[in-house]
Amino acid sequence: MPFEESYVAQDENTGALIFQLFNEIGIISQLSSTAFERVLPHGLTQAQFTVLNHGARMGDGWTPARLAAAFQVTKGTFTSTLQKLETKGFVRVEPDPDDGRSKRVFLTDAGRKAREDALIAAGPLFARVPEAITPEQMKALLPTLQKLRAWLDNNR
Amino acid sequence: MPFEESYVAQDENTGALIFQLFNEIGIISQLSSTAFERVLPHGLTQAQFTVLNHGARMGDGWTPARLAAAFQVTKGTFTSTLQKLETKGFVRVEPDPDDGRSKRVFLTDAGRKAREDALIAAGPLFARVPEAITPEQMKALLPTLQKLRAWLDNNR
DNA sequence: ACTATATAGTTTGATATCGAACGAAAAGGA
DNA sequence: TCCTTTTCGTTCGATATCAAACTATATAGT
Repeated sequence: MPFEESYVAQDENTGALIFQLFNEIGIISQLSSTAFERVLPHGLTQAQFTVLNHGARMGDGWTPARLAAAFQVTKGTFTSTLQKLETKGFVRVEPDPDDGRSKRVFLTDAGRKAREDALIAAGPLFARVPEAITPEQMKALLPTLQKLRAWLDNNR
Repeated sequence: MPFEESYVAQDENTGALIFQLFNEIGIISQLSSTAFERVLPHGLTQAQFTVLNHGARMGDGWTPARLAAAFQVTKGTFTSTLQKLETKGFVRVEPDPDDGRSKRVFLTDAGRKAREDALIAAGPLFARVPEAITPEQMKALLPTLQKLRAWLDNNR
């Protein structure tokens, strides 16, 4: 062999592996969000639920801009999501007293209740997931997925 | 502790784990397909590329119905995707001689070339993925993801 | 203090997708 | 053979999302 090939851009095999990996992830994403959305009450979409869930878990009063970034959607998309939630009476959006450009998003009591209803409705679905993979496998998966997510997020 | 709690429907913790898992997967799916679509040539969408790639790897002559099922999209969605590809001259769609309801999808030479162009264009992106996770980690991830995917697919 | 640049949120137009309804063709049952 | 049910592909209306343009406000540089 005339010269070192260690610096070849990529293993033929690795390319296929990457492909397969993102393909599986894409399909799981699609199937799981469809299944989840199907059981959600109050006509909630997954995007809307995510806002309620974030507010309940991380506290409310965040700006739309920060939330849009956290959920990986454009500001325009989030404006729309927020308007839907406001129409349903699940969030309240107030001007930020400290910054004339910003607003602040708060959950209403109805919003908190809607989130709880959603969790209850999703119970039977969630209860069945361990048929597919064990909690141990989930725990094993997470760190690698998080690293991949973080890298994609930093490099977009 | 008054009585055995082993039969509680689900560990409090497991619910959170499931949530986190699908959340990571959803975000990875979104970020990766956005990144991939950005580099695709010929105005190809990811959906369109997937059709070309399937044809090149698995052979062509499949019916739209089977392809739609394989890609997890509705028949209506796939009709649209196919029309885009036909307009670009990347596929040819012919009536099935054996079944009057069906059609058959074939790649054109231009379609095969477009797929190769896409692979070349995606090279630099793919080459960087190992910065995030090693091929070994990818191989470790795949079986579990495949099992999860298969279960979701069978239970929708 | 002025100007230029950056950021927040909205609006608009385009697009990918879905679910449901449809007509045509095939398969199955009586 | 006739009737019913399934399958195939298309169409239609609705929706979630994006990118880009826009206004208003804030920040930074000179």
